Parts: sequence; C-alpha cells; structure tokens
Amino acid sequence: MSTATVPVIGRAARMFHALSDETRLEIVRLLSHGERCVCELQDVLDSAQSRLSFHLKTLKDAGLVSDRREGRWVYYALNRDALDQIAEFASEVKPGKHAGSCARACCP
Amino acid sequence: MSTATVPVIGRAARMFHALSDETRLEIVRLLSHGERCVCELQDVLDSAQSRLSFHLKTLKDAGLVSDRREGRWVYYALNRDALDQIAEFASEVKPGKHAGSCARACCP
DNA sequence: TTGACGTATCAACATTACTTGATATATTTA
DNA sequence: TAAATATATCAAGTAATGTTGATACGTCAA
Repeated sequence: MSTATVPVIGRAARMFHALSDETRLEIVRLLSHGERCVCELQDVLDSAQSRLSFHLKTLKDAGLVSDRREGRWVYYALNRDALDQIAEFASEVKPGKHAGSCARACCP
Repeated sequence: MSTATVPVIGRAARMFHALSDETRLEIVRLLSHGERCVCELQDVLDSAQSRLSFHLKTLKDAGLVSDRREGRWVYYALNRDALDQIAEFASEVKPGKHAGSCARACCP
C-alpha cells in the first residue's frame, strides 16, 4: 500500500462513519434542501438539543457540513466537496476499473 | 418524513457503517481488483483470521460484498449495486438538487 | 445590565463495535 | 476414515460511540 493511502483511507473512514447513523442521515437529508439552523433541525427531528449538537459536530469534524453563525443562530450546510469525494470513492472502487491488470495471487 | 424513508435510511446507515472502518476499506480496495479468497486478504492485510472473517461478515451483511464457495475456499467480491447506491446517495443529497422548492421554515 | 434565547460542552451512563484466542464446520487429500 | 486446510462462530475483554440531563457561553432585546 502506498504511503499516501493510509491518510486517505482514514479520511474516508471518518466520512463514512459520519454517515453511519440514522439521525445524521436525516440531518443530511434535511440539509440537502439548503442550509438550516439547529433549532429547525431540532423541531423537525424532535430531538434533544445536546443530542443534535453532538451529531452536528460529528458531521462537521468529518468535513461533511460547515457552519456559520448569524446572530444567535448557527446555520449548517452540506459540503459539496465531501459528497463528491464519496461519489468518487464509489466509482474508484467499482469492479472493472482495473480489469486485466490485477490477477489473483493465492490459493492455487 | 415519508413512510418509505425509514427503511431506506436504515439500509444506507448500515452500508456506510460497513465502510467506516479502515480495515474494511482496505478489503474493499483489494476487492476492487477482482474477487479474492479470504486467505489472500489475510496475507495481504496481515490480519488474524477471525478478525478478517468478522469484517467480511460485516461487509456482507451490509450488502457490500457477496461470497461464493469453491472447494475449501470462499471468494469474496464487491457488489456493484451497493456501490451504485452509494454514488446515488451522494448525488441525491447534493445541495442544489431541490433548489427553489425548499425555503427555510424557522428562526425568523 | 439583566434576562431570555440559541447553541455547545460536559459527565455519567448505556449501548454497540472491535479484537483475541479457542473451538466448530466444511472440504479435500492421504 | 483420519489428518490437514480454509473459513466461520463464539465468549470474554476492551474500546468507541450515542444518549441524557445539567451547565456554560454567546448574542440579542428590554
């Protein structure tokens, strides 16, 4: 494995982990309609505030969303780049991409 | 949220969870070159057998890989459909898709 | 400047996921 | 049929993650 692979894989793992929770996927789905403040997410998801804050932080740390404060409100928005990277991963890894060049090496 | 959304989100969460571990991402990367038997993955990843078996089961339960037995060997392969679904999720959710139709409703 | 509101952080607990070593199962070969 | 090989499963321990309620912080309006 190339030296560059490890950090890349770590980043990808963190992004996928951020998407591995149903609440966070709901948040992502809501944000796909545009940026939202925490209070609206809270209303729609009927979720405790600290719980939501925790999940938003998880998404933010993984680079999937960004936030901006406006007065007392904080607005969260999806990160286009991150979504592109996910799509890219899926297509990178799709069988057939490397066809021919990669014979199996074991279990004769 | 529509009634159909919940199971779909559950499935997605499971798929993303399966991809949220570095070892499993390495496995996926290896399988992107074609199907592999467990023993080869074991060699390449230098991983305990039961550990690998655990991760392969996780990937399989999430629908990301399938397996077939051939004699004493079991070959694992990536599931094209699952990868397509991941890419589809990323594009579905990309901001702009719903532009215009979804004004914000809170925090006046 | 005090009070109210929106959000983040913390601590304690509950739950889930991962690792390891041991054992079981299936298949092949001797 | 017995031994060997490839893989799966299990139990026990450890680590990571998610939930809840309480508290702190920042900003605005009175």
